[in-house]
Amino acid sequence: MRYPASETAEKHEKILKEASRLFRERGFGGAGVAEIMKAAGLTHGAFYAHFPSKEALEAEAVDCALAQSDRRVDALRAEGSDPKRAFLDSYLSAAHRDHPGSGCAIAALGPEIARASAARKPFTLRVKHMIDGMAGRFQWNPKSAARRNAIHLLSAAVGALVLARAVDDSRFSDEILNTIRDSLALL
Amino acid sequence: MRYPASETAEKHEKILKEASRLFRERGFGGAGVAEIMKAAGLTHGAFYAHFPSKEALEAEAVDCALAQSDRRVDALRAEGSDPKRAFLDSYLSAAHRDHPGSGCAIAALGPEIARASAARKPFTLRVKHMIDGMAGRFQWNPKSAARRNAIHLLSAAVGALVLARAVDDSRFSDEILNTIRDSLALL
DNA sequence: ATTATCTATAGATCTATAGATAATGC
DNA sequence: ATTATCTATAGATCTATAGATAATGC
Repeated sequence: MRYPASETAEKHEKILKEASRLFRERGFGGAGVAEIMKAAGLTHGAFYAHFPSKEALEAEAVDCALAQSDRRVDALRAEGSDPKRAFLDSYLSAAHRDHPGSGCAIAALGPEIARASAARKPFTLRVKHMIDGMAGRFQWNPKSAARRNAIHLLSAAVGALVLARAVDDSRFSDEILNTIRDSLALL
Repeated sequence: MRYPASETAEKHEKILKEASRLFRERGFGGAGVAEIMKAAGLTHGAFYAHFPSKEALEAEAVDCALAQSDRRVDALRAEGSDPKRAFLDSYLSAAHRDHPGSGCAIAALGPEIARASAARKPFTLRVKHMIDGMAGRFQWNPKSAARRNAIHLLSAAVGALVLARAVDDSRFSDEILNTIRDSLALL
């Protein structure tokens, strides 16, 4: 049955949001089309009216998740006096570690994105934009090191989150997060 | 048919090596039991005489890959005058980025290991041992910062490799590797 | 007698499509 | 008339098991 265009757009967004969450929680392979559509309140057959393939959904879901991360980094500037510190406190928190579904797609899906051809292009654009944003908005000393340090900050934060999640020892996991948070605050 | 015990052990090792390579290249879900056994020169039915389940193989394959990484870090000490620099040059090389199958399992499988329960325990032990090894064998200034800096070095190196592989722009990918290599050499 | 191997297949799951249906928009 | 939706299923793939086979090791 044909639905109003506004409802169709809303459903498209809903599918995208649920996919973005489920992919980050379980990986691309761990979340099937049927399960994503069920989470969005639809049957799996309807999926192909919204997306040409699962691979296309993966690419859009990664783009959607990173766009949200990008907006968050932007929002930090308005909040406090030290946006870099605010980013580190949030990114390297136990809450972020324990809730990958609403967190950073780089740390949740990085290696899988390297293998998933369709998601690599939007991923690259978003990561570039995120590094530019960090270099421009965070406080760096000296200023000439802004870009270099932004790349360093993002790499170390991503690596620490990946390690903290994979490790099966909560004290060791906390140590990793706290160490990197304090270390990167000095950049 | 029953084979000599030595041959059985060799085949077990061969399955493990091929699994370790294929998992790092394609992820746990991307490499099936049949394909792994074919790469080892056996039929897939024979798999269950060597391993109780695919999940058990995943755990052993991760352990095997990280044991090799650990041995490599150990070997750096004997080689040159600056083992930390040697590690960075090797870990953050284009060759490592372009050949995940023989490279670091943390960067290739990190997020998937966080979801794969069986692989988390051996992973944790190996990562702890690797950090201890780096803290003890690399040159740190001051020495009191050894452990903190070892965690920092590993996190940033893993994150940079994940980013460099996922990004769809070879110049940007090279920039990430080179930036982190130079930045971490100063730790 | 034991057991690593092979062939064959059960059972589950996953992507994608086919065909029918029904409500909107022209 | 168009199209988003649903039910049903095709076709592929994947893990795991069953049963037969044949060579070692006691």
